[in-house]
Amino acid sequence: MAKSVKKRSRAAVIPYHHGDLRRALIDAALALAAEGGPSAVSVREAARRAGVSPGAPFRHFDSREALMTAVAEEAQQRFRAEIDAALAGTAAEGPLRQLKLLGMAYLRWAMRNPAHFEIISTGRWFDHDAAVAVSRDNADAIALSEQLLAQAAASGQLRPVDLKATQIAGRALVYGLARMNIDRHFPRWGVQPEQVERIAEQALDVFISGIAK
Amino acid sequence: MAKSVKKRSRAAVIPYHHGDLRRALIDAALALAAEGGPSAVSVREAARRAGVSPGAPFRHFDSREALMTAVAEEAQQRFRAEIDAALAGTAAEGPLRQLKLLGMAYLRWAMRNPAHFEIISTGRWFDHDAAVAVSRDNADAIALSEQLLAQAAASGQLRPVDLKATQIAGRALVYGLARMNIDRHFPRWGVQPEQVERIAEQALDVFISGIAK
DNA sequence: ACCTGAACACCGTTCAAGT
DNA sequence: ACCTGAACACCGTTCAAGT
Repeated sequence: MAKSVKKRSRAAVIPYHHGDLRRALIDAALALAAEGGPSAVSVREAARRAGVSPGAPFRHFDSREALMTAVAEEAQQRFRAEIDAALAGTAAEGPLRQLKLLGMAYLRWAMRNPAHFEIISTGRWFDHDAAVAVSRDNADAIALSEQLLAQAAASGQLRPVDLKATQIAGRALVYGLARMNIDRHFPRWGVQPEQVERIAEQALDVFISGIAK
Repeated sequence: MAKSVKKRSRAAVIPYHHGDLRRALIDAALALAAEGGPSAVSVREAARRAGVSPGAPFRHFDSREALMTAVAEEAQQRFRAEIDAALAGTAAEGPLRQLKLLGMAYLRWAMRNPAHFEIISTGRWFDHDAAVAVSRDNADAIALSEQLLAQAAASGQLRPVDLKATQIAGRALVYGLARMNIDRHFPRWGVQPEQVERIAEQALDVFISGIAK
């Protein structure tokens, strides 16, 4: 056996250099978050799962916050992919229908990935200024909802509403629904886990019908 | 000098028994939360501020979670007092007006006490089952919004909407606005701190106008 | 270049001993 | 009864030393 390798259970060979420790730490952190929420992510436990010593992660991330920032970037990429896929080729269906599809894709991913959604939404968990992709996607989403609302208004599909307040209200609605799920409010409202996505969609319908002419 | 007292700065006399350590710890925890958010609350720092040793709090609270539960009960009491005051004597103004007053009182307190609001809303910060007053107030608030909505429907003030979905949408809207504030979303939406309460009220108006006939 | 392992300053929590 | 102070098992982070 070469000097530079160690034995492990089931004879797996672990070289001194991990190979892609950065990637392994991000994956471990994503798994820890999914299992116990964002606060369950610890640098030491991620290191343990990657099979390295407690100090090793700091060669790749300056701090726990830097690891969380990388996790947020990864989660944001998955979130955006789902939303882009849901909107692809729907331009002809009209702005109000697209707003509903946007809201539904947002809610669907948030409901199925609560811990990852919490990380990218909360801002306390990572350094927002360092997470360029998260900020960019956020700005894109804001611009998109603004355009769709403006299109709906221009084509006479809306009741007379304040567009800015309507845009904020729409975002507050979907973010509130996603947060109620994360913060375990739905049982108190008599909504069972398997009904959450359906009731959220109905709530979105109530809102869109309310602003539509 | 008596044996049972110690000297401190400015000659304050600190007896061996604190007097009301439980109260002092809750106040310290509320202050820590207000300064740095719920995660900034530590048992050791609360003990330090109360002038006692690290182990002393555990005579009054079984765990950090038990301290947070007491903090949540205190915050909930203040929150409820503000809402009750806002609704006192408004029955004659009609259910939709009362819903708006309820929403505005909720938002006003949440916006001005973000960390305390976060503690009572998040559920991860304390033991919900042990916080009887929080659960009771929550159930009361849910029942109240349900009654007001039912009254509005019965007196023909609503467009044909699904009452349950409307109730959830209304709560998601106000909770989402409160959360956007806590999670620092408003700057991204071009809303400055001093505009937050006004835009939140406008968003509430958009929603209520949308469900009203 | 990358990782180990010991160290340090925190934190929650326990417990014998003091008042 | 209530509090101290030392202890233990964690965690984030650093750094000399190893490969």
